Order: sequence, then structure tokens, then C-alpha cells
Amino acid sequence: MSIYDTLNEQQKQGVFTVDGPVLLLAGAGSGKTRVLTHRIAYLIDEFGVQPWNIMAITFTNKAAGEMRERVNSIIGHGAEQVWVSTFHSTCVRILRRYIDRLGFDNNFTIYDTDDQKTVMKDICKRLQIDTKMLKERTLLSAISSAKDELISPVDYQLQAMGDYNKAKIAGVYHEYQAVLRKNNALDFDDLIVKAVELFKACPEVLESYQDRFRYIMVDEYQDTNTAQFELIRLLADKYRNLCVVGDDDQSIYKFRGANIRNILDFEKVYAEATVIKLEQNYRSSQNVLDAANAVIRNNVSRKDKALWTRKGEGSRIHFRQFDTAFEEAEYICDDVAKKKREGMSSYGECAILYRTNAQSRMLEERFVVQGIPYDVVGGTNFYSRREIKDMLAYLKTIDNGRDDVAVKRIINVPKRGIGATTIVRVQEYADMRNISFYDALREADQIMTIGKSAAKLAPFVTMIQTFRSKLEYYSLEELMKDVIETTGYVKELEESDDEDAEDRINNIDELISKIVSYQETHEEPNLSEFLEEVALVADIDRIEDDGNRVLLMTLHSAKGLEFPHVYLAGMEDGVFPSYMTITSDNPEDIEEERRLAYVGITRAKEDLTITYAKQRMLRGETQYNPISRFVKEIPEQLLDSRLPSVRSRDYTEYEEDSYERSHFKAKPFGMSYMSQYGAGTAEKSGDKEVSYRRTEAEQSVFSREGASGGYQRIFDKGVSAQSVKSKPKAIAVPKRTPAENRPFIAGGAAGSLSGVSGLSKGAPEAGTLNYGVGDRVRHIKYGEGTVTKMEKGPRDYQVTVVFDEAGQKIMYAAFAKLKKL
DNA sequence: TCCCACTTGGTTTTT
DNA sequence: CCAAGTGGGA
Repeated sequence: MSIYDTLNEQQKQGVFTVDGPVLLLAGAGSGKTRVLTHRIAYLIDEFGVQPWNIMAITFTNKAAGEMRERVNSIIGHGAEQVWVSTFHSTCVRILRRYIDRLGFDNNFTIYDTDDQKTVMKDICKRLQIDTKMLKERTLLSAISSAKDELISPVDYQLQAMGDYNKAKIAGVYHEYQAVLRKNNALDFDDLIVKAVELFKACPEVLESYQDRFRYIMVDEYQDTNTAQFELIRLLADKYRNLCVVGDDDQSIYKFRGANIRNILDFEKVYAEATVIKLEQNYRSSQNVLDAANAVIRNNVSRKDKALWTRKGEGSRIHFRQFDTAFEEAEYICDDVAKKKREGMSSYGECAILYRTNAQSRMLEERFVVQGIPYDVVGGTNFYSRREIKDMLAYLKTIDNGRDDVAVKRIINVPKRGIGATTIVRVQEYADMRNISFYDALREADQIMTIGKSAAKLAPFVTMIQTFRSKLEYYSLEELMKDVIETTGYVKELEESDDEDAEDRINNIDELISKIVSYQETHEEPNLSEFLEEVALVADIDRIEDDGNRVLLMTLHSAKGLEFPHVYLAGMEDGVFPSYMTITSDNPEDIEEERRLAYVGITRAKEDLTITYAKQRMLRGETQYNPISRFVKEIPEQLLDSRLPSVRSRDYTEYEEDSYERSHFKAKPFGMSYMSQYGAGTAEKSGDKEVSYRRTEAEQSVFSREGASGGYQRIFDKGVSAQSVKSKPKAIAVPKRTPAENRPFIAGGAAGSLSGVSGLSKGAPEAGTLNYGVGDRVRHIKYGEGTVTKMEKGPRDYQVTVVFDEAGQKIMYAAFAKLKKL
């Protein structure tokens, strides 16, 4: 009897095939972690591989921790010498040793998104970028995408030939990298990029790591991006013992640069690769699995596979709908309580999953009211709270004076009477002398332009220098407490009447306990290492698992986890799938969203509850969304309640009890748009915001009047959106048919949509189109034109029109609402 | 320089 | 809804 006897045939193959490249296609719940851990055990115990020659890479620290624990439990000794780590920590470890070869200091700092934004803002100001045209966010995400693809600023510039915007971005990218280098800082993406650069620039370094990591395993391979793949490829290039494990159906990080081709084309890169499919699911009941399979089947680009289970049918999937998100939260919370009463052993068996972090709020409130222990994964990161960032900025400044961002953050916190003007002057001096901001501070008395303000800078510098000298004999805890004491930071909070001052103080206390626990768990605690650990924690890493808390998290965070009871909340088109993906013209986006649904469903072992709220407040506006298309893709016999079937033209009394505000910019003039209230067109309103209000009821009424493209009304310009109040009234309106029910998009941003985007599933019957090729038509936005082509798509007609003014446009008939002339 | 009140713009998911 | 930005007054 060996530990391998419990594995099925495919799993055994995955464990025993240790030579050469291996692609393990592991469906949800098919025991891939088991295969990986047993494989490590096999390599060590049966194959005589030294533990330190094995590397296992995961995406989160939590996954790494779990893997380590499981390896420990099946192999007695040496397990701790297996390198189990995340991509980012791996790179940091390598870079801490060798990045000086790329001209950085080995004690570089790691910039988080906030720091990146600060840098970018500064650059935009200096380069006089019009941030109305090119937003900082856009710039940063362009740079991030470039890095994911290993495109350097120079490459970017070359690719930008002739493209004005791209060329501009290239310039910013270049400058951004220069600033980071000057500050001795790397952003998240750089960690990977620089490691690759290092390996390419220093073959001897690469080779030492190749010899070290003779057997490499990569978990969640479907989420790797091009840069990460290159890193792995380089490391594995000498011995080619590379085992990657993944599931193309669970690829949900395209927005982060994940390249699904990495998994789909693995066999092309490694022609000799062994491909093993794990298709038996050990996690979920038949019903859950059937539902998941039914949903994912709607994706076109995927490797074909058939997940099956020996588990019983299980209960049907619970589907519940509610009028409001409040009632939804109430139900979920009550249901959890009920399960506990009826014998569920701990709250930790339940997880509530949702699409966006914002959705946690209402659920949390209910859990608080009911007194049920819960934990929210993610949301506002502990380490991105203001007070924590301030404290860390002090530590960073003490650790690495070249980090200008950190220095500037704290130079006037608490207030020292050092204002923006002074900071600009110091920066100018620093630029002139080509030194860091902090070094400029040290020479403050040399800076002519700041005059008497120099006197205020000296104490700050002295303070930092003192901290540095104390670092010799201080523990980190002592240092932190000294910083708090000397700066008077907490004291200031205590004296302030700010209502969340108390929270902030508590957070600082929590930071201190984190420092203490860091010191306790590390042999040689040091400041740089602590800051680095802090920089690399993922939200999921931070959940303190006492096993008796309901977990609330996004679907993304839930990947890799499983629970006996899972709730998928907010299953509404516009929420999930998000309206971003619904309105996207890239069909791949909705597929990624569907994979997310697949991930969500397959988290459940036996009990899955799907909830829907007809009405939901999101971003300060009430939305009315139809049931998620993903729910509709689940065969009805798997659900325990039927989807509502609304008969068309079923008139009902509609009580309008709340008028909600919806504002949009009325430019460009004449633009058609969708809001949650239906389709509409902007009318002239001056250049100010106009207030647009309409109830669902009115929408129906007016579309019956046959206004093409909807109906328009502008309220008095002078009246601000918030102040308009209308009297509720009841109107008889037709209920929506399911088809009509679909094209609902959130308000706000959706105001900028031209009604043309492919939202429509509401296929018009061929006979209802009264125009054809050659006819003259009018479009609400583009004016008059001639129909040149009509093509029947799966859902709708695609109409090509050459407009007199706007040129050729291709649009869906249901949306274009063309009028024959 | 600081502080307040008010306006404005932005909103998915995350290592 | 919320965070960041603006502008006036102390």
C-alpha cells in the first residue's frame, strides 16, 4: 500500500511522468493539487531528486502555503526545502540578489497602484499630457499591458509609428520607467519583467537557477501572462522538466494580461509534451456539475472536455429572486442561519460570491445585524488605508531614501508647515542636481528658492537620520513605535474629532501586531524584507481562517477554493455578466465572464444557491436588471424553482414609487444612449449636464407612440440633477417580454453608448423590417443614408448603411431603429 | 499654508 | 456612492 494507490489512472500518470514537459489539463475539482503534491513526493522519495531542486509556482501566497502544508504532510523531511512560492515572490527573491546587475540597488522598493498613480500624475504634469484625452488610468494600464507582453518602451515606440496616441504613451512609458529607476522602485509588473531581463542579460545567473530548479511545476497555468511564461520557459530551458497544470475553462485573468494561448499552444512550444487530462471531478454533485457544464458549453474557444463525477445527483440548484438587493441579502443571511440551526457544523462551510466588491456591503450589514461571524476577502486592502500607507511610507523612507513617493507622502504628515510650493522647489533643485528628493532635503540650506522654509525641512531630515541610526539596534517593533511616538501621528488622531480616527488608531495597532508576528516568524527580520512581504500580500492571503466564518468574496478571489454551501449573489445581466462585457464588441469578453460563472458554480460541493434581485442600487443609482443570461443557460430541470415567465403584452398596474436620478452628458449632441430606463437621445442642453428622468413606465408608453430610438426630454438646465423631484404616479404599462427585458445597461457611464453596440438579443422578426438593400433610411444619430447590405446573424440582422455624413456603419437592426424614408 | 464646503468625475475583476 | 479636486476665506 503506497500513498499513490488512492489516485486514479490519470492522476497517477500525472504523478509518475516526471521527465520532460507535461501539460496537465485539470478540470475543476479534479484533484490537481493532489497530483502536484504527490508528484513532489514521488520526485523526492522514489526518484531521488533533492528537495531544493524542485520548484512549485502558484499565484497566491495562500495557495503556496496550502501546497507547502500538504507537501509537508506527505513527505516527512526536506519538504521545507522545496521552493514553493508565487511568481512575484520568486522574482523578488531573485532580484534582491542580482538586480544590481541591471543598475538597481538590491534594496529596491515595490510600488503599489497608489504609488504608480502618484508617479503618473507627476509625469503627466511634467510632460503636459492632456489628462482629459489620455487618462492616468489609461496610461498605466497601457504600460502594464505592454509589460505583460514584455514590450519595452523602445519596442513600444517602434510599434507606435504613425499613431499619435501610441507615440505619446510610449513617451510616458519611457519617462515612467526612468522615474522608477531613479526612485529605485519596481512596480508589480516590473518584478517579472526585470527577472526576465536579468536572465537574458546574465546567462551565468540564469544557468545557476536552471541548475537549481531542475523540476518546475506551475499551478493555475491558464492565468500566466506572456512575461511569466517567458520566465518559466527560460528557467526550464536546460532540463525541460516543466509540468504545468491548468484549466482553460477557468482562465479569468485576461484583464491582467493572462494569455490563454499559453495553455492552448503549450503543445506547440513543447512538441514532446505529454498531455494528461484529469476529468473526474471529486468535488461536486451531479447537479452542480451539470449546471456548470451547461453554462460553459456556450463558450466557443475552449478545449473540449467532459467532466464527470461519481457523486450522487445531490439537491437541485436553488434559485431565488427578490425585488431588492436588500431582500436578497436578508434571505441569504437567514438561510445561512437556518443551515446552522439545522446542524451545519460551522459557518466556514458557507461562502457568498459576487461579481464586484461593492456588493459585499449590504450582505455585511445583514450579517452584522444577525450576529453571524463573517469575513470579507478583498475590498479595501488593509495596506492601502491611509494611515497604514503613511506608516509604511515612514518605514520606506527610513529603508530607502531614494523612494521619492514615500518621502513626499510623509514630509508634511503630520503637518509640519511644509507646503506644495516648498516641495516643488525642492524637487526642482533635486532635478537640477540629479539627486533624489530626500538628498535634496538634506541640502535644504543650499536651495536658494525656498528661503526660510528650509528651517522647517531640517528637523524632518534629522528625524529620519536618527531613525536610521537606531535601526542598528532597534527591533522593527521598536522602530515603528518610535516613529509613531516621535511624529505624534497617533496623538494627532486621538485629539482629532474625525469620526473614524478610532478606526485608524486600531488599524495602526493592527499594523504593529503584524510587525510583531513578522518578527516572530522570521529568523532574521529586517525592514526591507518586511516591506516586501507587505507589498506582495494578496487579499485572499489575509483571511484568518478560524473555519467558523462565512466568507464573502468576489468570484475572482474564490478561484481554487471549495465550499459545501455556495451562494452566487447578484445574478443579473449588467452585474454579472458586468455591463462592461455586455457592451463590449469583443465576444471574447463575455466568454471570460462565462468562465467566471463556471468557476463560481464549481466552487460548490453539494449545495448551490443562485439569487437575483430585480432592483439594485449600484453606484448611487437604482438599476433594474434582467436575470443573468448565465442562469438562463442552466437547464430548468436542474433548478428548484422556475424562471419567471413573463407573458408578453401582459398589462399590469405599475406603481411608480421612486424616481431615480440619472444624469448624463448631453454631448455629443444628438447621441443616442441606453440607460436603465431605456433608450433615449440627448437633446440640446447647452454644455452643462442635463438631468434626465424617466420611469420604466414612461419608456413603454413612449415607445408605443413609436418614437424612433426612444424618447427625449430635457429638464430645465438650471436645475441640478439632485434637486429635481417628480411626483410619483401610477400608469398602466405593458410588462416587458423577456426579449425586451435584455438590453438594460447601467446608467451613468452607459450614457456614452451609442445605441449601436451589440447588446441586442431581441431579434426582430425578418418580416418586421420594412427596409431592405438599396432603401434610404434615417438613423437617430447618423442621419440619412443608404442600406448597402443586410446579413442575417444568429440573433439579429446586421445592417450595413452608408450614411451621407457619417460614412459606413454596421449595426444591429434591433438597435439601429432605422426608419425607412 | 490650512481648512472647509462644494463640485466633478469615475466606477469589474487583482498579483 | 465615494474620492479627488477646486476655490475661497482665515
